[in-house]
Amino acid sequence: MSDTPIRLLKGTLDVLILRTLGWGPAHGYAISRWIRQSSGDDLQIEEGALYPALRRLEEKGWVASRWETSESGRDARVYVLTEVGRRAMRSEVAAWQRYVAVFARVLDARPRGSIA
Amino acid sequence: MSDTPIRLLKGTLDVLILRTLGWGPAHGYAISRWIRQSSGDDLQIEEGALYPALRRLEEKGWVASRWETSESGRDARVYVLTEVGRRAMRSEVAAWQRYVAVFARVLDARPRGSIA
DNA sequence: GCGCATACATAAGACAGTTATGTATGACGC
DNA sequence: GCGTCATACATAACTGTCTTATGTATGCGC
Repeated sequence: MSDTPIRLLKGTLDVLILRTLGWGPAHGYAISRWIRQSSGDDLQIEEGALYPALRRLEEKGWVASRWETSESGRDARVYVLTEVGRRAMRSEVAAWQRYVAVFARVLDARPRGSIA
Repeated sequence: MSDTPIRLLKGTLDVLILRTLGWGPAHGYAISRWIRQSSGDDLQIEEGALYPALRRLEEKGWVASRWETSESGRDARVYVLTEVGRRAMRSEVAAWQRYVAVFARVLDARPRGSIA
């Protein structure tokens, strides 16, 4: 879709991960792939952002992880949303939508007269 | 509108300032007040974020500033959008809207089958 | 065997917020 | 005149989350 990859705004990655894990357990690489694909290749999640983010979410108790070996014999750390995490996902998505709405208010507002 | 003030996402303040200055020259305090009011009191711009941001924008050549004394006798540094700044405003607003759209794609995407 | 996609991890650095603090003046009530 | 509030600017210290760079290792196809 895009020419230059979009840079993530700081603080916006967690909600993407939570939403992704809301569809079911996944390992890091699969989360990254899903975000990239579902964004139409506009968002590329760097590993340096992804893995620390997953750690943070685990420390908060929003996700849990376990090592698993796939049928093909590859090891991967699989993440699952906890119950708390599922609630957090809903509230984080709502918070994002509020943020977008507030921004729209400011960007669409028209002053009567001068600002200053 | 809200109980707890919304925390600004890093990297999102500049476009608010640019959009505000797009309505005409204003000093820092007035910019802050306009953003707060037009957001319905949801966004409170901290001085510690505002003034460094205005410096950055000036260094980029997107705004210019001059000291002025109002009729009431108060000094204030008044900022104006440059021509480059006006183009930047449009492109930054568009970039924000693209970001919102990309996010919506990910948040609304539904997998067929499992992610992993 | 080689290259590529897969899979994880972490260190160093940048950047832009928050928090706290400081200065100073005008307006208003008492 | 004095206290208090809104106005107006500024900066230092801190924090968190991203980018960039680097490293390890394995499965699969050719």
